[in-house]
Amino acid sequence: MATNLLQGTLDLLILKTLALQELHGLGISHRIAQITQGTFQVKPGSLFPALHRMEESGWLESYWGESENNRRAKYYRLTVPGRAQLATETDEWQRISIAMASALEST
Amino acid sequence: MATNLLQGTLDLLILKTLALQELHGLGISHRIAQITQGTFQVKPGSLFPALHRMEESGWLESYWGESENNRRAKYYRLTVPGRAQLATETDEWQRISIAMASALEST
DNA sequence: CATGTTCTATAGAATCTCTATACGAGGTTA
DNA sequence: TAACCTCGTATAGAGATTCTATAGAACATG
Repeated sequence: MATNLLQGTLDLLILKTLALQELHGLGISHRIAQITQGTFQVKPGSLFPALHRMEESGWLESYWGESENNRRAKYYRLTVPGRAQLATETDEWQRISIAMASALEST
Repeated sequence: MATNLLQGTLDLLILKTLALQELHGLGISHRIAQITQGTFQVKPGSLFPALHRMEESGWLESYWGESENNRRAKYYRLTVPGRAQLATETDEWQRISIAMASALEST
């Protein structure tokens, strides 16, 4: 099933997604499924609280617009602190990833 | 600082550590720091609840023994279901790790 | 015996993510 | 216009994990 995220990876995925392109909420969710090849499927109940939290933190900013399907949609964009946060969390992920690989290989 | 884990990785690290060697609580913690090259430093307040939870789940079993320093210490050992769990969680980690790498590389 | 170290343990708070549900707006079809 | 579906946002409530802080017992050492 693998639909569940590791706690802490959601923010990084959202930051990365928005670094590539401004998107509205559900658009972010679709894009995450795409760039992780379906491994992560972010549900609305996880996504929106995360977006609000991250906007609160100043990493994102939002504006109302219109979606491809002519619906009212809130678009999100990375701020400058958001880009810095992306860099920080990417580094941290690399460190963790290397450490885990090293641990799992040990005999 | 990097002392904080991603939620969900602690169980895997404990399982892996005990697959190599039976150890008591603090011994596990030291060994995790070792095999992750200091990246993860598991504090008692995280470790003991995790050990109790995992024993409850049947992945570990424990017995009282004596530590290298002549202290009363509770040793933990992997059960058969524990080994299966280690395999499962290792696979899951690989999948997640690959998906994240793919996401972080996308442009 | 006073102090420090080792080892286990718990309470309480904080943080995330999930399930489930709701609601509004636009489009489609009968 | 009614019924219905889809898109998009939103929140409540639950569940799980980890952290900080604290405690206490046992042993060692000066």
